[in-house]
Amino acid sequence: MGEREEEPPPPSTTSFSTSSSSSSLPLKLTASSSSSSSSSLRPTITLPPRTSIETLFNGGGGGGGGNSSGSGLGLSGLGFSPGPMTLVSSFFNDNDDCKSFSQLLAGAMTSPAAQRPSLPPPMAAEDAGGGGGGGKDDDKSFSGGCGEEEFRFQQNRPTGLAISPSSIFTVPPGLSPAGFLDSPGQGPFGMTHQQALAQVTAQAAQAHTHVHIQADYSSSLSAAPATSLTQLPAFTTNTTTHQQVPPSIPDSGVVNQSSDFSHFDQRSQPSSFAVDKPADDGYNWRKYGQKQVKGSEFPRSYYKCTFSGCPVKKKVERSLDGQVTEIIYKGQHNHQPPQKRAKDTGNSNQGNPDFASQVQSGNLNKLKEGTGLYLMSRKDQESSQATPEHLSGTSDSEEVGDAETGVDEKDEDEPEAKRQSTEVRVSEPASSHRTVTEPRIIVQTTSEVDLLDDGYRWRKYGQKVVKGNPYPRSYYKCTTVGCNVRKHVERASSDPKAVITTYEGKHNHDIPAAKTSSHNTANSIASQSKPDKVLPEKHSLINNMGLGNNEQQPIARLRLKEEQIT
DNA sequence: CCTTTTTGACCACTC
DNA sequence: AGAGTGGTCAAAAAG
Repeated sequence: MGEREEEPPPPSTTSFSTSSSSSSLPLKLTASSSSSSSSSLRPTITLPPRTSIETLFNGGGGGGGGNSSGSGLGLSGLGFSPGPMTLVSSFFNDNDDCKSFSQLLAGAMTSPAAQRPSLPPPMAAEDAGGGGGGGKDDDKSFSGGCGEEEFRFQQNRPTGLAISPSSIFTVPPGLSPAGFLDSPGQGPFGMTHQQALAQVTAQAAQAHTHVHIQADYSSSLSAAPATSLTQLPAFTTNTTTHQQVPPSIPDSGVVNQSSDFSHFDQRSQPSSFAVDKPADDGYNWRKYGQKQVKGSEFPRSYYKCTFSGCPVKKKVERSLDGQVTEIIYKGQHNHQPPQKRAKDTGNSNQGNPDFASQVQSGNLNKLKEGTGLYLMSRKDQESSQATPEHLSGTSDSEEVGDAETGVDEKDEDEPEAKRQSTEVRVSEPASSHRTVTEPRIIVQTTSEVDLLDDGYRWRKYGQKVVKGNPYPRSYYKCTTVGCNVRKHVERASSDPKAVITTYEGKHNHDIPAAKTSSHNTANSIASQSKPDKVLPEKHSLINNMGLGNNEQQPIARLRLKEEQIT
């Protein structure tokens, strides 16, 4: 066991992000499907490194429950409103930069601005199906319905109060950003990408919060059954704001963060996480194995749902410091999440479940109100919580419906095969350790021009009309000698205003001083500015020009990864 | 004493 | 067929 390994293969990811200047809590949800299991598609949610979370939420403790540790994150509002650069940096540093979903939420909640009406319908409960209970315990994620889905939640950085509403979805390699946006079809989370995007952006805009969500899911997103929630562990009693214990993120909700988030002093933040135990996702888990997995730097722990007869399992990878780097849910819960006691959540009653449900439902508001932030990334089951899915637009998760109704609406629609195969993965990349290779799509409010201006110099070398998209994609190369970074810029077919920028490779140089520009800069910077952190892979940025008109408003970033497994 | 975690070993699958 | 890897089992240990 024990060997560490290298970074996981870089899945391509697309992220949608909208960022507004003002706030910035970036949460990342990534749903990615990893190739690991063969036929299954796996949406994954990646949580950003704990670091951020931890720092943000130092708090209370934890929880503990059962097998998994519950970690709730409460985000108290910190207020910080990063400038564009900040946002960017935070965003793009995958690990560091990206804030966890919970963090983002927290930020949103805390920040006044954040308090806004709940997410748009799509995000809302409808999709979610009612969230069920949220996960509580260990994991951040909830497994949802399909057999194997993985949801990853990455939490990157907690930011302060101010959240820039940007959500990043990372789309697995299989998905093209364009498709993501364009396709009317549903995304892994059950809602269409557009819907998801719209929701996210809308929320972000309204809330001014910055949510960064990364979701990875396999290409066949549609099938992604499970949903997962991740919550940030919150626990601290103290605090300030409202902290609630989130349902739980896989282990750690805690995240260490490192970086960034500039302004945000994580330490100051109230919440704390349990390191060892997986985040509380509302379910009780029993650990039955641990192993060092090749290809992963960190040991993987295997958990089973303790509910009798429940086939759900989850795999949690943690870094040495206890941060959860990845959570994978497999199977669907055939029961609702056990009620949890306040202690877990930190606050009251319901703790996580509510959180999860809220999140799923898209009621960020509630979350805010309630307390702190939660990250939800649940995948499987329960989903109810499946927030991520909804966000991402994928759907599939049976679990989502399960939580409350026990039945997954979407499941019916989708082929079982997919469902079963799907796994939800929630992961938090260790901030420092991992580099993100996934392409991101960020939805921004900036103009297309701005997109192009990300601080680097680009030379257009091609243009192509992509199937399904009336608008051509343009191809650019970084003009810096020796730098092989390329980016593709396209408009979403569905929304001409939305621009998807996909970055490939990472810059081996700094941003040319001359160029720094406003809005976009931030975005691009985020993705690219930190070469170190930035994975060599592809990053996609989607800018939604419509949102902000030139103003960059923080929006949530959703990051979805899709991996297709065949 | 019960529950949960740890950990080495075993089994299955893939290349 | 063998090696490598992932997943699970189950005894032992810990709480």
